[in-house]
Amino acid sequence: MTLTLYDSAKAAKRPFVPLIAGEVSIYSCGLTVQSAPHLGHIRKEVAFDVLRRWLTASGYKVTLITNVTDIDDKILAKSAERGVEWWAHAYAFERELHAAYAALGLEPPTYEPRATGHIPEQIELIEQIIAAGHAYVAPDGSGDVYFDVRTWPDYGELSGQKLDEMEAATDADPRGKRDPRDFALWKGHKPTEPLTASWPSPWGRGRPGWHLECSAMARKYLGESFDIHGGGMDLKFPHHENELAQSRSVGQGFAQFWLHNGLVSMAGEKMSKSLGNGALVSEVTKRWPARAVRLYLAGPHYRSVIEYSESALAETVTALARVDSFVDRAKQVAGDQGDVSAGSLPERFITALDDDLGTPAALAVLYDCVREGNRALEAGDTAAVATALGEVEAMLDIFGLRSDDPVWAATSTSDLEPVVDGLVVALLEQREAARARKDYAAADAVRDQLAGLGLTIEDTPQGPRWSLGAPLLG
RNA sequence: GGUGGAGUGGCCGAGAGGCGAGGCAGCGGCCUGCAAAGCCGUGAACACGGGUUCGAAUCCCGUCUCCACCUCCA
Repeated sequence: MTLTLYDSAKAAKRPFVPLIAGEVSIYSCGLTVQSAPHLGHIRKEVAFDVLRRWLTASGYKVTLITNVTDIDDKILAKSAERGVEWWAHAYAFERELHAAYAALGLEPPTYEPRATGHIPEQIELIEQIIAAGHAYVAPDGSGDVYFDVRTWPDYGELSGQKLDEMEAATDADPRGKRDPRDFALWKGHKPTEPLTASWPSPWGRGRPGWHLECSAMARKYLGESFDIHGGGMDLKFPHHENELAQSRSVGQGFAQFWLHNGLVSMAGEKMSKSLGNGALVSEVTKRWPARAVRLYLAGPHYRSVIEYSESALAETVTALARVDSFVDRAKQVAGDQGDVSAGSLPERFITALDDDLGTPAALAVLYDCVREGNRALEAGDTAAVATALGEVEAMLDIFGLRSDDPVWAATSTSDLEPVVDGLVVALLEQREAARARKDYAAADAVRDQLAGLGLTIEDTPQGPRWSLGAPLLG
């Protein structure tokens, strides 16, 4: 099989061939921990989690680096507003980010380096860029160091921007820049900022620029050249453009593929912290089952925009319930399949994901397989049920959506479940007795009572089943 | 002004010259004591105007609308 990925630097799909056979190195720009993560942030993590699972299932050893930017202008500003130390502010939201990972069943990155933990690496890189003649110390005594875009003819190669066509930064403070488009590699310490937010350097105390962190950390953990660089579409310019310029300017090959995920919008506008309209992961997962949220984010193709809507989320809940219902019933007749191997993935599913991670087409295969399995259930074809179950479970596994995955344990019912099950079963036995003597009024009373508690009762050839019905909306 | 992307059936959401993805909802049926679930069947769209072609949602030209980026936002 050949995986094809859309390289947004080339604006084309091309076959993915890793630099080292059997291994894939990915750097995916993480968050600036200045506030709580919303669906837009976590969508990127979900997309790369699915990519990582797919690469792993395809036989690759995957290294995924996602940085945490724990020092920047906004963190300093917001922490000052709240009257807390900047690092306390950053740590708090880093924890929220990790909580969001856990809530959505995301495997943590291989390494998750913090910007402040890599000051020496960043200083070293700046020194190299200066030595290569592509950066300069600002002459204004600020202690700032800027990348000199005029010395880098390839500047704009990633985003297709031409230096001269760019909107001139009208109200930007030119400070000591040679060109308004020059960007900071190092920011000299300002008296208004806490001294703890600065580190000694050859250019005086200061802190690293945003773009530089990623270049330095990618090099440390993945080397001078690596396979995939990812991030949100909004980071393509200037962030990724600048990273590329920095790293290439010291002779690195840097990323072979650039993958940019689409954004999540809300009311037709990009979901963002600054607009304050974010649907926080912590809030959304209170209203909706976390697995459904994950499916909602993983279902559309990773490069398309998702317009956030609660009704679409509700549809996802229903769709997932149909899949789960099949898996439950199939297990009753075919037994638990135990570990499912990637070997039981349908060919069409593989083809779909190999085509630039085509999750929509892959999901269509999943739903088809569920229908086939349901048909087999009706026909009483246990062997076919077992086959479909194995395939469905294997596919769910790639999406990180297996209902029996321990990562969902925290959000599923507690150890009270056996107790509840015992009580409900006792009531259902009474209902069965009533039905047997055709006392349907009594039977329906039991069902209504349970429905009032949010339980759904279904009569199947194997006897009644109960499940905790849609706990949402109403 | 520049760069990139989008407009698809009631809704969500793929596809990218012919063979009607899929999901949710609807309708008809089977099953059921009634339901629920499930299955079977069903409808149906490609922003607008031209053009190319035997054939266009898909290619070309034009128009309109929307989004993102060009400010340290995934």
